[in-house]
Parts: sequence; C-alpha cells; structure tokens
Amino acid sequence: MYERKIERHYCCGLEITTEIIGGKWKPTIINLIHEGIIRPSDLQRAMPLASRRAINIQLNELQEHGIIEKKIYPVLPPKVEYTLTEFGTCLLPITLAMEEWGNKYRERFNKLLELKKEEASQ
Amino acid sequence: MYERKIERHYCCGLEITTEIIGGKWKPTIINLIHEGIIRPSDLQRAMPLASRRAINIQLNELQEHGIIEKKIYPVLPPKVEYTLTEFGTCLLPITLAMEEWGNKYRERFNKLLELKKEEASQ
DNA sequence: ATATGTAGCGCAAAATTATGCCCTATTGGC
DNA sequence: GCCAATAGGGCATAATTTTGCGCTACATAT
Repeated sequence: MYERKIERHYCCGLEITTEIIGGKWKPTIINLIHEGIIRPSDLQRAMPLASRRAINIQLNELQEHGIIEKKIYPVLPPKVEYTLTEFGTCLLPITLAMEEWGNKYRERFNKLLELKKEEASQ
Repeated sequence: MYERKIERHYCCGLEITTEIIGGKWKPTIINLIHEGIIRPSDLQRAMPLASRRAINIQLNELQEHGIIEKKIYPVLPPKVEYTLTEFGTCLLPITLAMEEWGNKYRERFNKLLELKKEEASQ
C-alpha cells in the first residue's frame, strides 16, 4: 500500500467525492456493475484498456469505501460477484451524469482535439 | 507542456468528462466561478491549499476545453476575470452534485477513516 | 527606496497513480 | 501432460499530475 506523504484535507464535499470516485476506472466500474456486469472477469472484458491489476486495485478501494460489496462463492474455479451497496447506489446519479455529459458533447470535444492537432502541426 | 506517451482513448463518455474535470482542483474552480469568485487572486484565496501555479495550470486547461472564458482588462495592475461559458455551465449539475454528495456523506466517510486508523495502530 | 498586490510562465523535483510481469491454486478440456 | 479460465497479490517501474522556487512587470502605498 502506498502511504501518502501529504495528508489529505476533506474540507469541502468535493474532496471526499473525488477521493472515492477519483480513480481512473472507478466511475466506469460503478456504472458497469449497475448494468449487471458484476464478475471480475466480465469487468475485465468490458474494460479491455484497463489492466487486470488496475481493476483489482480499484475494486478493493471501492469496497473499502463501502461503495461495493463482494460475494465470494466457495466453488472451484473461484466465483466472485460485486454489487453496489445502497451507499454506492447514491453515486449513480453522478457517474451516470458524467457518462451522459461526455457522450452529449463528444463531437464538440473531438473538434477541439482536431483543432489542436492542426495547430501543433503548423 | 507534458506530452502523453500513451494516447488516450475517448470511447465512452466518462473518458471525455474526466479528461475535462479530472484535474485536482477543476471541479472546485468551476463551482467557485459559479459562486462569483472570478478573479485569479480571489480563487487563490478561496483555495489556500492549492498553489498559485496549480490553479493557473487548471485555469488554462479549463479555458482550452472551452469551459471558462478569460477577460483581460488592459489596466495596471493587471485585472483578469474568468466566467463559465454556456458549455461550462452544463457541467454544474455534475460538479454541484459532487460537492453535495460529499457533504451529505461526510460523517460516514470520517467514521470509516477513524476505523482505518484504529486498525492501522493495532 | 522598499514592500505589496496584480497576473502568469519555465523548469525541475516530488508526489501520486497506474501498469506489467510473475506467482499461487484448482477444474475441465484436448 | 499442458493450456485456458477462474480470482487475486507482490514488487518494481513507468506514466502522469501537482508542486515549489524563481523570474517578469508595473502601479500604488509606506
């Protein structure tokens, strides 16, 4: 475990929220679990750009923060399922809104990117 | 400017949204500008934990992404004001919800932190 | 003369986050 | 016997983000 050198301050709400959903893949994981993709291997297939390791770490942190719950089935090969807690469910309005907002403004964003590329090439 | 070594993929909306509001101080800046704190020096006073440098960088990025607009008054000493664009205003439901969520669950979060500390000390 | 307030960039270092590789363990299929 | 799939941890490294220090420039106040 990495131990912070600079202590975090949780003065405003935003600092708490970003502590919890700030990880690169966390909002995605929350949304996917909400969609019913609840087994680690399925999550990995749903996020091919994230490494297995990265996903495991994010899952552990989400669990520590009480956002998701882990059910281990005592079978072989191992079977694990994650579900949103009622606390985690409260986050959905935010994570889903983030997903929506990004999709809504994708074109605008892409145009901006192209503009930048042109500038860079000149 | 830092140049990415690994190209970002903007497949899902979340990746676009986090690219834009992912910076440590960006959601805070957006909310503060919305509250009327629009001059760089006032923003710095409102975020004493953020360095001047950090705030400047985040402001530049927000501007590049079309979230805020910069008005430079040709006076001395210099005067600058930032305002949300109509595009940036669309982000408020998200950033304000994040602030609200964190405040709502602050106690729960703090209890979790204390629990962790106890565990760590044993 | 000197300090303060305004705004902001360059550069290097520090802090943090994310990844890649290798390891364990067991069942079932070929 | 060997490979794939299941789940996940340890460790070192790479990538990225954030900070700190120093610098510019001018006007006003002390």
